[in-house]
Amino acid sequence: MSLDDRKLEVLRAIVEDYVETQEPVGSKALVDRHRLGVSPATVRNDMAVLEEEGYIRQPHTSAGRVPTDAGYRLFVDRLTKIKPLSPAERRAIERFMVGAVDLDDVVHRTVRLLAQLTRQVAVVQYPSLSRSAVRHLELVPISTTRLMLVMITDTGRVEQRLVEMPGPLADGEVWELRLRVNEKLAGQRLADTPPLVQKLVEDCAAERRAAMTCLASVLLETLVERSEERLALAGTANLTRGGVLDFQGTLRPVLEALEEEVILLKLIGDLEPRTTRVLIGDENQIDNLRSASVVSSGYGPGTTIVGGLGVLGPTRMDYPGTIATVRAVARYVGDLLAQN
Amino acid sequence: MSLDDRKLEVLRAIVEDYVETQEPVGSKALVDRHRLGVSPATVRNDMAVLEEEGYIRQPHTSAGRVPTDAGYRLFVDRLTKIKPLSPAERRAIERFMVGAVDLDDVVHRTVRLLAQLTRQVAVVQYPSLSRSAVRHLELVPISTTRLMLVMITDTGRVEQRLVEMPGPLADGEVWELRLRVNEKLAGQRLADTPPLVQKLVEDCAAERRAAMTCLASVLLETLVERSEERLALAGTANLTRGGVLDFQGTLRPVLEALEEEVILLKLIGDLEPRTTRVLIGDENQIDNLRSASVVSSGYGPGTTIVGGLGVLGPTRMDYPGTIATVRAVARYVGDLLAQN
DNA sequence: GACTGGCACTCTGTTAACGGGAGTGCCAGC
DNA sequence: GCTGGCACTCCCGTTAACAGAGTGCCAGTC
Repeated sequence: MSLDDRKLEVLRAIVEDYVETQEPVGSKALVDRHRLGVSPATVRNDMAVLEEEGYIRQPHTSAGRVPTDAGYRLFVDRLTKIKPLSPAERRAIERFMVGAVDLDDVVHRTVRLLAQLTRQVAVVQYPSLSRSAVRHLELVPISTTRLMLVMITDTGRVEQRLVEMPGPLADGEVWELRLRVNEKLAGQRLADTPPLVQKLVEDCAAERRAAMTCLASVLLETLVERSEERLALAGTANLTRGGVLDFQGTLRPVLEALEEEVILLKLIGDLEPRTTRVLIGDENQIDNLRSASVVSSGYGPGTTIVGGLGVLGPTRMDYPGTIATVRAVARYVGDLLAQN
Repeated sequence: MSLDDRKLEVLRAIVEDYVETQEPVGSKALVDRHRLGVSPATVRNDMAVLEEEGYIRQPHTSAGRVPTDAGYRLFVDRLTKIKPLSPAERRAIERFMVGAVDLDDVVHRTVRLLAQLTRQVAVVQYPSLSRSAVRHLELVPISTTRLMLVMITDTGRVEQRLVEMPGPLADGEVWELRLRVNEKLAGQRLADTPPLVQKLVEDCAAERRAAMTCLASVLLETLVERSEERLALAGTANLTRGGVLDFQGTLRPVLEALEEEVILLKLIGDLEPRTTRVLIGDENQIDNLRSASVVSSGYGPGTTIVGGLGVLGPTRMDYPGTIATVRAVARYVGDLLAQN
């Protein structure tokens, strides 16, 4: 049986009321608050159907109805018009972000901004290295056998790494290495570098071969493996709004999940350009986050994506508002990055 | 009236039992669990005195006793023998920290280690810039009017900052600036740099004056103002152990406080060398953290301090164990830093 | 003088009973 | 297809009773 317009309207009303009041909503209250034009009894019939189809459920017999994950899904997919941001919100974004001095600063401001506007937990991924290009590599001698490798990318990220050399290096040698490495790698996308690094070693004069090999292995590690991704997090205190009710009694699993970078990356990673993704409840595939939803979006200059950002909150969240905010912030950050 | 040995023994027993069970402890239970050699009635008399002196209190008439902040204070100051770390813990530290590749890595590992060992929230401050010395400054051209300033310190920190130049720079000029800046500042403690930077501008040839002024102002900002301090945090999920009881009903104020860098810095800042500081309850002066205690310690190579680290938990915490762990980790990290 | 056993008292936390309230499902009628 | 009415269910807050734990005090003992 397909759902007619009124039933959808009833579902929307239930979601909206439940999000607002956090209490199961009954047929009477529904007709009082929304102009549905029918009686409670009729609404009850509709509710029975909606329940049968799995969009809403009753916490217990003779309680009001609560949306299920499927209900929210339907709501988000078919019943939501994107709420334009209020001028106040637009201004808040401007005011918050203006004057950011570097990437770190941008990321931190963004994550706080998101947390504040949505009143949820916010996550921002630093521009992904694999999607960046090398701008410059610097080698700084720390001792006779140690170098600090500093990599600057076109997205503004700066990664450093200590390199232990096989033997002492003369000043000129560091210089030479620095030159060669930059020659070969500067301007290249990080994803394309591994073969180039390989080549670098092969083309190297024999007397510097050992040092270069060493440097190359650290380069590869830095470029592709460890710390590929960095994250910023803010607004965990927002989890406590609305009591602990939202997360089936305890915040613990949620807080635990938030400490795992891998999990967070999974939540806000793999995004498509120019879309905002919504994962509702179970959809996020993470046990600890059964009763959480994630709204995320990729950001980057133009239509490319260099990283993801998003917010996490109870499934019972204001989807239209949150989606609008996340999208707006993602755009704003993208534009900011484009300017550099 | 001064407290005789047995009364102190009673206080110790109360603290230990309460920390373990999280329930008010009564006279009967006390004599059962500890060999005090006297009857419950006698213990009750002692308790009455301890209560009068403000070291313990009753949640309600006819409930057991609970230590007050003052009670914990006395316990920590006079009744605690530092518990040596178990071999298992020593091994855990080794295993956890071995293979750290750079400062970021060290800090992250440390904070997770601390959280795991103490089962509390852990905070680690990056080596403070003001206590570090400049090792090297690098200027990387980003566009004709933009430079990326990268500063590497002797504690391994790398700070970057974008510099907007007043006008286009020739290649040679960047080189020149880089040279001069390093000449003057490399090897200097950051705290001593402001007058040197000033000098740098004054000594500068007229045609480079504008550029140098610009660079200098960013340098000063980077060196002394913004982002002077960085922090890592872990283990917030541990706040939920022991129910929400520990923090008078809600985690919210605690989570809020943990998001404020300034607050955290206050908690683990200003430490004396080679000591472990304990702030109990109110002592931390922060409203949101009334019922939290902080155990912190400075770390650094040798007896110098370059940063602080510590853990935060309910006043009802295992002080001897926590103190021992924090101290051991601080030493370990200090030694690690000394090696570089 | 310090310690102890005994005893009356207080307070908590749990359980059970109860009634009001909210909400439902169903049915007969419009 | 919608509606009003009605019986039923379940929750939640209140109240009462009660067992348990712990106390303070007092009189007695070493």
